[in-house]
Amino acid sequence: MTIQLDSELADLRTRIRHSTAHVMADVVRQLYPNVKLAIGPPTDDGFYYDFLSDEPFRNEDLGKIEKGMRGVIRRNLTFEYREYPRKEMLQMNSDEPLKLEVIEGIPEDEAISTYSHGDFEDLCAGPHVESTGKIPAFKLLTVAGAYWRGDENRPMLQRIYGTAFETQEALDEHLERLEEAQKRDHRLLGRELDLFSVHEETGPGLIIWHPKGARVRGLFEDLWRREHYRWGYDLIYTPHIGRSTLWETSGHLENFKDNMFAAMDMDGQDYYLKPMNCPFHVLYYRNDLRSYRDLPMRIGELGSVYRYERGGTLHGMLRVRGMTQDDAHIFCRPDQVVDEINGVLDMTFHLLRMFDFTEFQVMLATKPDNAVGSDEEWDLAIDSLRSTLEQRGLDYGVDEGGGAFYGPKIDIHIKDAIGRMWQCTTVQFDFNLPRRFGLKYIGDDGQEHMPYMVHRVLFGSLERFMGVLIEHFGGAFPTWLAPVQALIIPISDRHLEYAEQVRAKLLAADIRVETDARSERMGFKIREAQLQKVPYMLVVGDREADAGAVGVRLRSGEDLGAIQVDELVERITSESVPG
RNA sequence: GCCCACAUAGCUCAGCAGGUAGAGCACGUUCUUGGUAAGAACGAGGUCAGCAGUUCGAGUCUGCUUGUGGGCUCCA
Repeated sequence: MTIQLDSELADLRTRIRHSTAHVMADVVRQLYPNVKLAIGPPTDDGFYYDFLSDEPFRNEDLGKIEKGMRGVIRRNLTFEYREYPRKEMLQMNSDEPLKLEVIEGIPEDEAISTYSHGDFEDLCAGPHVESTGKIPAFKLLTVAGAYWRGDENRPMLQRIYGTAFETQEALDEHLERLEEAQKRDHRLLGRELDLFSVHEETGPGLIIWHPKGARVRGLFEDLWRREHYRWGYDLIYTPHIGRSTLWETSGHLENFKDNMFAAMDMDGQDYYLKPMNCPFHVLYYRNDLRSYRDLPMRIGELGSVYRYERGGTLHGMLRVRGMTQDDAHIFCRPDQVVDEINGVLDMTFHLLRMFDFTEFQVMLATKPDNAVGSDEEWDLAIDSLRSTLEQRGLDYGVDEGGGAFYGPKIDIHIKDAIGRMWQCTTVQFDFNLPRRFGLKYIGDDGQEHMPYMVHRVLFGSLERFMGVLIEHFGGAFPTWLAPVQALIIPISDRHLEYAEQVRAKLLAADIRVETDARSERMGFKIREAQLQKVPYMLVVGDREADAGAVGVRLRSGEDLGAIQVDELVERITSESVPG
């Protein structure tokens, strides 16, 4: 029943948005007659329309366009459907080069149709609402550039984004969600909570973790190490640079060079900053003769890598050039690979749930254009990944051509508190490196065999994971992750001594505690602690000092009153367990 | 990398039409010792992102560079 309603609503929104896109194109054409039309589809959150225009739109133009759109909506023009013979359609659009290209892409046996309202007629399969008056609420949001057909070698078009809803309330709600997302922006919170910074002097995409951010990172790093030992991994450390010969052998210079920082020439040898950890892990594997009895070998490392990402793609902590991956490589026998992938998936869900992520989207990425390895190998690897997913009964999507150059992969996207998806985990099959490095193990038949290799990261990179965590929790980290768990707030200077006693007790219990010893009013200190989203505010004054207690206020605003220090230690300690 | 926009004090932002900088918060000093979201006074802080150019004169106009934001493409 609900599902039915949901899909009906989704369908209605699609029609409203698609119709709004038409109305927008209509008005844009009236205002800017030289503009050529591209396409204008609805999206998950709204719609856009792409235009080929000599002059770019400005944000200031949006008001004018919106105004024109309101006029069209008020006139309540009917959307009319028509079909045309291909030839006539091409003729009608002789002045619209991009439309012609779209028409030529429509299969011969398919009907070619338009929807029109008033004087505006647009190539379109629909569906639409009945008339422009059935667009209850819309708003234009931003202008942006977008490549025609998403191809960076083709002209850059001007895109206008907007959204539309079935009611004004639903639109307002959506706009509020956008505002809420802005408040949670990790770049904003990163500054406000003093977690990290980026500097022009260091270069873009390079993060400086401040003490509080480092504290949080340390907490999930500790958890990560503990869990990896528990799940049968061994951890190693490897260098940040390696000789060109290493990257030649691995194939990175051949297939990944565009993403690597330029070579450093030392003593006539080229060294490269590592963009991945795998070659080093492979060298560790190859350091000894391995037996089938040694497998699987799970080798992990919090490895810092550097990748030259294109300037326009960088974004706070979520897309950077220097990152630490929670990397691991599993070397195993062919008969172990399904179990190993299963184990990785188990561990992933286990770990991510500890961070309050409960919804996931799984993608299977297949062979890309620049792939190494034969079709047979790829098919085999993809099949083993697919059957693993299917045996687990996981819903998954397929990202055709989205695999790494060395093998197919499973990506897991996690859904944060306000419904956005982030790719963190990736499990990648690799039949490139074992061959290139000549990896082997001695089987129970006494013969040499080539091991299978699986790359995987769970958090992805610590930078991105941190960014996602900040946004997921809106900066209000759960007690176990909070950089400062408790802030002692002495009411006046004469309570500093008692505050120090309390602090010492909490510190002794490994509680992350600080004292606000400034001679400010309590209200002021509480306000700041509140803005810093500290889980526990501990007010100490005469009453508390006399009673050996602290006045506990939570960041929710709840006042727990006086609590004995020992009791509080117990409470915070019990909340300090991960998950 | 591409399209558009933006760059003024540590942060958030004013700065009218070119005439050589301003607020709030933060910071420092002093006063205040206050019971659950901002006590007061005073003070210090800026080569207006950088480099060229136009002009008698540039924070303001132009160009380039760097960085940032929204997208596209790409990705952990």
